Amino acid sequence: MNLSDRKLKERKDRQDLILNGALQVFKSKGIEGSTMDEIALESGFGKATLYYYFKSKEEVFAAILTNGWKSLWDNLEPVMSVDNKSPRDTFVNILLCISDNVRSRPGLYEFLFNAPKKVNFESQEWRPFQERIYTVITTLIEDGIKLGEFPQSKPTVLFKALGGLFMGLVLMGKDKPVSKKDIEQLLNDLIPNNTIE
Amino acid sequence: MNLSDRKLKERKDRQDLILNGALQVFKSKGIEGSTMDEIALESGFGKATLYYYFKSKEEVFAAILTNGWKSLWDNLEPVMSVDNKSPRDTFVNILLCISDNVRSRPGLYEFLFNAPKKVNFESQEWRPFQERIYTVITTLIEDGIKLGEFPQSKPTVLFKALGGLFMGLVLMGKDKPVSKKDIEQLLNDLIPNNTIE
DNA sequence: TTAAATTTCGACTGATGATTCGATAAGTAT
DNA sequence: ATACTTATCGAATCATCAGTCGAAATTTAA
Repeated sequence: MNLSDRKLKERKDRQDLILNGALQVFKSKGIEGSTMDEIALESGFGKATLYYYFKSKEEVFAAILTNGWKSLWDNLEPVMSVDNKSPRDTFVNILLCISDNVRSRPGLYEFLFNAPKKVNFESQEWRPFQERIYTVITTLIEDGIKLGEFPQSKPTVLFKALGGLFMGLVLMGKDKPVSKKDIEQLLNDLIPNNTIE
Repeated sequence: MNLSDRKLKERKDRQDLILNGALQVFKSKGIEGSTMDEIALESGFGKATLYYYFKSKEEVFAAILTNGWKSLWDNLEPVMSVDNKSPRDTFVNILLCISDNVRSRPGLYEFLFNAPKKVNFESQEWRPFQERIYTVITTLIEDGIKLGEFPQSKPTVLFKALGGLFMGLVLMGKDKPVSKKDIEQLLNDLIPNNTIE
């Protein structure tokens, strides 16, 4: 007889508790600076129990990233695949969607966006999701440039600059909600509609 | 009788050798992931010798940052204090100057710009230099906005977006030299001169 | 040439922290 | 109730470094 559904769900819930605790500790102490003892304490389990649910510290770390990027992708996917709009409109909607996600899980996304740079771990199962998102956005920018809706710069460079804007948005979002108006304002400032003139 | 000038210079040279080796290792393994043994191997000294020149691993790290930010400041300072120009012109010149620095020490500046986020060390003697640079640039952007040379966004947000541009520049610079023309092109794309229209 | 100062280094120490062990407690089904 | 599976945990291991030691090599100055 296998584990019942309830059992499976409870197990998943406990894993989430551990992951949430780990995120707290990672954020305050940094990844290398965090110990499994602290994570155990923070999440309310014994240290050995962590190893019952996860093979290693690295797996805990990877699980946070994978869950995060996957859920961001799941929410973004439908927005991205609407294609009866101009790249610019899609771009605005993507920013709005990201902003919603960021607000719903305070602290998680700063971690998602920064943590991978800080560490040289082996497992990188989250990369595919991250890359899918980057690819779609890059394509979007390329299309926007072709259609003259974005500046005629190199896409890679423009992507970097817009990356800064993203970050500004993420950090801005921590304090106050970001409305569609705010985002359009920003885009109008930084990416003027230069089809005319 | 004190150490001769030659002796002092040789000592400084050896410190630089160690620092360069350390930078290599830090870049490839990350800061926490690097061991003093590796740094010793890479720089061609015995481990104990590192401790003859530096008190601790942290001091090695701090020395890299302090040297780097200080030398960037020293090069930037004269460019920044020319004030018979428009903020926009000064901004272009700053970017050019940074670009020169980046090209002259490949790899160093990615480290300077990213490493401080990765670590929670005590000593932060490099901060004053870093902050001086940030402050001047922020003021410059504020002035630019007042004079209508930059978009009328919040300075902090604009700073973030321009931060992305900086990074694009840094990474771009790795492949090919960046000319004054390139930079002006980028600025024209992203920060149109909207005094008229 | 020789004593003092400077520089070098491999081997040792001690602390820290990830991972494992072995025992115990719930929970479940018969 | 009783065997079997699942879950929990503190204590013991084991590896990895940062940092120290004490001896030796090299350089300098008399």
